[in-house]
Formats: sequence, structure tokens, C-alpha cells
Amino acid sequence: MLAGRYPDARCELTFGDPFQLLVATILSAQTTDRRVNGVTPALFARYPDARALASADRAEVETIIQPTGFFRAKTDSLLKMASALVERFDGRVPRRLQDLVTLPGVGRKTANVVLGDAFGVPGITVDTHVGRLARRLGWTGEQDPVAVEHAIGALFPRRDWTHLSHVLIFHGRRTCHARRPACGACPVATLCPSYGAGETDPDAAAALVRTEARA
DNA sequence: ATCCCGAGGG
DNA sequence: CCCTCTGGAT
Repeated sequence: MLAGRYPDARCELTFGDPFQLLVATILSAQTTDRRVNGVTPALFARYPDARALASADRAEVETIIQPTGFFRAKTDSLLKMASALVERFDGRVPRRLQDLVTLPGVGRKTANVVLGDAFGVPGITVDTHVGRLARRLGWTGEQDPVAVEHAIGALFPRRDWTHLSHVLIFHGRRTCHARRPACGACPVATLCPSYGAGETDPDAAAALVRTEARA
């Protein structure tokens, strides 16, 4: 199984229920799971559910989540999100994508992660990494993330989607970087039309040229 | 220096 | 479509 090569390619957020995963996922933007896991125990000890977080002390939340970066924006999102949960969903995390994305601070990416990891709904998430990965692997069709999600999903059995999604994101982040993809460490390099000269991401290609020119 | 397992706002 | 928000990693 593909996963064998990627022991870390799974959700590494620690959470006890859907609400906590939702919070942890919002916190995880532009940070490592390790850092998120460092602040969530203190956060959940003070604010274990939506009702508690909805009336939280803003300054205290900022202090707790400060190490995760973007802490003012994230605190804003968290408090508004919690209020929305209380007011519109009886304090519970909705199970439908169209409901999740109406929550402040929750976009398609976060909603997908919650659906997959908290509720076990199979799905592929195409973020910036996976979009780039798809392009490099030869995808020239519709670039809209949802279209790419469907295209990838059509290639694999539904029961593998959630795990596969983590694998793809992880691979895009750790190996198929935007600027200097580590093709030597890539298990599918021989299948990849972009291997060697074949860079299909214009931005990454330009940067790659720059990087090589310097070396 | 540059980018990130984003989202909201102009 | 562009910008900003933060701190860290590489």
C-alpha cells in the first residue's frame, strides 16, 4: 500500500470529538500539527465545547493559541465559529459540507478535513499542494479544485479516499515541493512527466530555473 | 529568502 | 485577482 512509504501521511491532530477537530483544523493553517497539538490541551481544558468557546475571553484565547501564528485572525474565526455553532446548529458540528462552509473561518479545505477525519466521510481534498502535484503528473483538465477532486476520486476506490487524500497532501508538501521537488525521493518519479525537465507548474518552473541558475 | 495541510476582505 | 494575517521551517 502506498501508505507504507508515508507513515506520517494521516491526520496527526489529536482530538476527542468533531468540535475539537474543527478547532484544531482551523488552528493548523500555516503551521505544523506538532505546534497545534501543543496548544490544544490548554485550549480545550478551558473551552471544551462550542458553548464555552462562544463566550470565551478573547485575550486568553489569543495567548493560548499564539504559537500557531495568525493568532488574532484565528481567535476571531474561533469565537465567531463557536457562536455560529451555538446559534444555528445547537452547539454541534454539522455533518454536511454545505453547512460546514457557512461557518466563519471554515473554508472548503477545513470542511473536507472535518468530514473525513471526524465523520468518516470519504473524500479527496485538493489544496495548493495537491493541485500542483496533479499538474506535474499531467493533469491538464479543469483546474478548479473540486473538479480535480472528482478526477482523482474517479481513479481510486471510495474507501481509500480519505487516506489517499492525506497521502497526496503529505507527498505534495514533503517531496513534490513548489520550487525544488525532491524527485530522487519520489516513489512515482518514473511515472511523472515532469521528472527532470518536465516542470508543468509555471510558477514553480520559473523558481526552479532561478534556483538552478544560482547553484 | 520563501513558503506553508487557508480564509476573509478589498 | 490581490492582499493580509503570524510564526516557523528549510
